[in-house]
Amino acid sequence: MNVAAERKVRTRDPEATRARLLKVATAEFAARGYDGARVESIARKAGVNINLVYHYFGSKEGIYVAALESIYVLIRTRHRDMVLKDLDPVAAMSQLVRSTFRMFVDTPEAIGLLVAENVQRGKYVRSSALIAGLYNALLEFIRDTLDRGVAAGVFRAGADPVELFISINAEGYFYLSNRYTLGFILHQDLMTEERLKAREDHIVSVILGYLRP
Amino acid sequence: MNVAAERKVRTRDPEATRARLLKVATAEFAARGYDGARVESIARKAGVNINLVYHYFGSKEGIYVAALESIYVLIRTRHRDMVLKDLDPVAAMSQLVRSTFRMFVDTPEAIGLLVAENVQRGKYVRSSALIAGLYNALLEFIRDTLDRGVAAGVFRAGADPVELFISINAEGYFYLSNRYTLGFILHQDLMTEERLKAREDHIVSVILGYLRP
DNA sequence: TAACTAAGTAAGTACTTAATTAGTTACAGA
DNA sequence: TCTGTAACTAATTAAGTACTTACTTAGTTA
Repeated sequence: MNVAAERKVRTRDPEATRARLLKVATAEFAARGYDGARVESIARKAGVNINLVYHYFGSKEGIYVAALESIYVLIRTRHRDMVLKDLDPVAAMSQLVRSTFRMFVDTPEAIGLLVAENVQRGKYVRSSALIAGLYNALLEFIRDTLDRGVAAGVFRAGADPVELFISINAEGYFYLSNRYTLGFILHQDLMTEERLKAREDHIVSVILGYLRP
Repeated sequence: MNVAAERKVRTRDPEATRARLLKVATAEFAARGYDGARVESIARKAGVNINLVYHYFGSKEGIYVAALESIYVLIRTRHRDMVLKDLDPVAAMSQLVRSTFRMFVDTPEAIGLLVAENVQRGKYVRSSALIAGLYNALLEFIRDTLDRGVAAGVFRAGADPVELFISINAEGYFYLSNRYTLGFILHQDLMTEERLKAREDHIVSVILGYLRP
């Protein structure tokens, strides 16, 4: 019996086809939103017949929810990769802020899908038990780091961990999600590497500046 | 000659019809995005025939651009109403932060249209010379306030006014634009008046905390 | 190797939606 | 009180668009 890895080149490869559809769909929904996305366009870009979208995912809604879940998992996995527990509170917070910003920069589909899902008023995210619990560990980490920092006398007392979590995300998300209108009214290109570096440093200054005792 | 206010009840009132269409369209585009919005739905909600959309605005694009411009003007007008020049730097900055947040809360169409336009990659905003210059005065005000605060010894030196402008908007915008997904992963309703008040106070703390010398 | 299942395709169907056409009606100005 | 024109409507059109149907082909297994 051959296992998958030992198989010869196959003219059919359901796992690869499904994965390709999901990847293309993620980009399509992120770039155009739910209503702007075209099922036919997803199939064409994945190089398969439109019916395979229905074969693997059931409906436009089905493949959209699959894309949304996969991007949430990807986002959270990137954070879990970091080992911040060992760092001192200031360094840990600083690294969390930087990695949050860089995650948004390096994964543009993340912002696109979050935008799309909020335009849909959270209609689909609500049905995902997986996503519901995804941020509990991160919030716990922020709470712990705040406590350690207060105990060490390097952070102000009374900062709310949930508000802080929102702020850390907000500072980078808004800059990137609104780069077109913002770039236009500010008369500058926000996406050069120098500009992104400056924003990253600014966000660290804001969060750590706020947290000073 | 009668002015509008003195006119008898009219069966036809082009200005009112146009204004009603624009208002309904603003809500529709804000709620559903460009692709999600339906021209027929705009006409129906305004209580007129669909052709009047084309009569007054030429196309779906036409009424969308009109809605976008009108919301930008509305946003900026609200800020201009405030007289902040006379306040001390800390009070002026604090008021700017609060009024920015409250403007987003009180004008939900603003966030909806900004989201929509960024999903469109700024395709339509770029053609508006009106919008291009709309923020210059506000940026100048932030620059002046920062300078006054540094001179008075109440603000840190070196804060960038453009970065600060982005942060002031980001902190409230993200909270509101992502309220559905954020509310879901944080297991709380973000839109109660108490919760909004807490967020407003937090944002003031972050911005003024960051600006401390 | 025949029977069976899953992967895949071509060509639709039913419906939606932006936009147009061909008119009718109210009203301002003469 | 005409009359030209802008305001307004009903009916229609052309181009999508999600989804389905009917079928073929590759790969698996009793």
